[in-house]
Amino acid sequence: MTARVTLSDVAREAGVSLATASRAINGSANRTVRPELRARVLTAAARLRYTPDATAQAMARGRTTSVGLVVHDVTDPSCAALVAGVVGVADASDLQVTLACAQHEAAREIELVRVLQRQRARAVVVAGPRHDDDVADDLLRQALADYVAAGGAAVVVGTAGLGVDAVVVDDVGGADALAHALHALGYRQPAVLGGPRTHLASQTRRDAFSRAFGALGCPVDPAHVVLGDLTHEGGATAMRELLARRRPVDVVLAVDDVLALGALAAARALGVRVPQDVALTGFDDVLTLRDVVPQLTTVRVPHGDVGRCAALLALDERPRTGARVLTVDTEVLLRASTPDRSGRAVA
Amino acid sequence: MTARVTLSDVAREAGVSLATASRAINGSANRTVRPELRARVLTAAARLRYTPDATAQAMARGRTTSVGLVVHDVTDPSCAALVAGVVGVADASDLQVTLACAQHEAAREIELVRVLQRQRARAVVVAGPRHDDDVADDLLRQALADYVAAGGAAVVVGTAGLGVDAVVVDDVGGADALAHALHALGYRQPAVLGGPRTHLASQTRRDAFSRAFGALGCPVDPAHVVLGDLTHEGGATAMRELLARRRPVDVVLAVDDVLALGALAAARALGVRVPQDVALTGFDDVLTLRDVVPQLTTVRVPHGDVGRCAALLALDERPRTGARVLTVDTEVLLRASTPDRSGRAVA
DNA sequence: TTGTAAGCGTTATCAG
DNA sequence: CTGATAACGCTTACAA
Repeated sequence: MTARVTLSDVAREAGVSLATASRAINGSANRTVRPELRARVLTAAARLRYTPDATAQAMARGRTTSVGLVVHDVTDPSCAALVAGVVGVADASDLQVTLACAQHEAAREIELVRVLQRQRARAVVVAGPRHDDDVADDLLRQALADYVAAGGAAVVVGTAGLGVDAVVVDDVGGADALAHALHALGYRQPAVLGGPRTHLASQTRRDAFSRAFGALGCPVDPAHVVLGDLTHEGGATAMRELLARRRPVDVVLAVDDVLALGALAAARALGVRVPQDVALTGFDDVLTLRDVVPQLTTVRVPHGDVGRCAALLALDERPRTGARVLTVDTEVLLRASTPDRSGRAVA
Repeated sequence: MTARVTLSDVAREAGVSLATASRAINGSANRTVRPELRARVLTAAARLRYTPDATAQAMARGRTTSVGLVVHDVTDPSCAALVAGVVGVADASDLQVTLACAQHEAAREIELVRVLQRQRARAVVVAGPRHDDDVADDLLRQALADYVAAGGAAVVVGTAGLGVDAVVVDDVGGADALAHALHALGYRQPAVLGGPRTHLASQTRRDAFSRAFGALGCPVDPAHVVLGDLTHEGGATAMRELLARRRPVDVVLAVDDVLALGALAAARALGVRVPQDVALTGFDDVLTLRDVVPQLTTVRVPHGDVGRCAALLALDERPRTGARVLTVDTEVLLRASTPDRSGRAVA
């Protein structure tokens, strides 16, 4: 039944030495095996249904063919896109991806890096959303340093400064461009729906919105900024809160699409029309939202590319010169949720 | 730099034998190591920043700690949910998931099973959508048989009959229940939007819809069945095709939510109101669609549970008694896209 | 309780 | 071009 066939078996069957069998089967560096012998080995291998043992190869070669990927929650569409990106470049290089989900627990994330180090993954991509948490960061930095010291390549997505290569999204550029675009459309009274206080991308986007509008002569009233969870319900709650404050707002900028969707639902439930009564924007450009009515103005973040870049960076064998940082660009997508209001705005 | 610390180093540092170090660190079967020594070993390990080498352990123990998962496309929400389910049970058992994406290519799927066999993954879950393709099935069956013969545990999601354990979704039950529910609501003239001809789940759902309605005295006119791609655009195209046929239809059953969404968009674009002019249903209950207006009646498929069941089945060590089949139930969710029409239906 | 030593399946070094 | 044989890092009988 579980008759494990090894390379020795193949060698014996083919009447050659173990070494020759090995060379014939994987055609290593010096692919010097007489064709006739090679054929005999291959035949024997086929006859015996031989399957190379990757763990043994990894041991002998001193390196595995797997790359680790730490995320928080695959069911999040942005995360899924990133995972797909990483898997794509990995299997273009004949590498396997070991996927680990930290479920939004910083400690788990760090532990997973250690687990992947034990697995001797040749590279690790840590791609969960980053938080403003110095102690967790220190721990993660240490774990990554250990991993790199042990010979692995590590890449963090979302923030530089963790001591290893990083891929960051140009959230500032995107938020800034969005603010300018909205201003050009005639919007003058922005409000911001943000995520949790520590959530880095959320912070960045929030701040960039505010700064940009401020620079355009529309300082964002602190009462126009509402934080909440980065969920549908969080967006709804924040929107209700904002509306309850009864401030003069002509556009609501949510720091991500899911939040925006929740906000939309809440507004609708309260009889506030989007975009007639208030315009709305998201961030990320989640594909599954394309049929939302009205279509959501947003900032596209190419999460698939982020994953691909991270993987490429991680797998780049060239001698490393300090921690590299790759920035992925974003793009403003103006849609129906923010119609041109410049006619009206002549005030 | 890459100063690989091995267990021997730890042993030497602690002044004990390799065996003792091993026992102290992993507390194997007979955890018989004097506390004092154990402490010394642990201290040494910590001082040296020792990390066990999982590949070496796998070799020595003869089994890895990884489970393989073959899917087609993680960016598909249903797939992502399933992946999350598998990852969840895997890391509850301290196992790692190796994720492989076959991108809807049957050949790739088979190859990935072989790759996972080389990795010596202790279990493999094949979870891409199944197709009605005998030759591909035979190849897959063979690959799985080889894998199992080599000592692995395999589970296929979506269809039994591939020679290994399976988890199947009760599509028939769901479709049937949906048909009955719609009939009870007064719908009498159903149309069906299907996926590609070979797509198994799509076939199953389509046939079950038709059969159920037929049994209820509303045979489904073949002209009311339109096939297409299982995509948003596919749904739109199929819907346009259906509408062009100008048949008397009071409800359109799409075989999945994405398709339904495309159908909705197409209908709307043509001025056909849902649900006033025609009702619409989906299948799967994709979470990201919760804000679609009108809310979509659908059949919930708990993809996360499917993943969990598959993983549990795959990791179940108990002696196997033939190929087991687990069925996961579905649930009809009636929502706004199929209002009660029984008042009108008195004809 | 601890140590010795034999694997685990490959690769790779180094002679023939 | 081919064949012994020593690693690779760990676990686990088997001894002591």
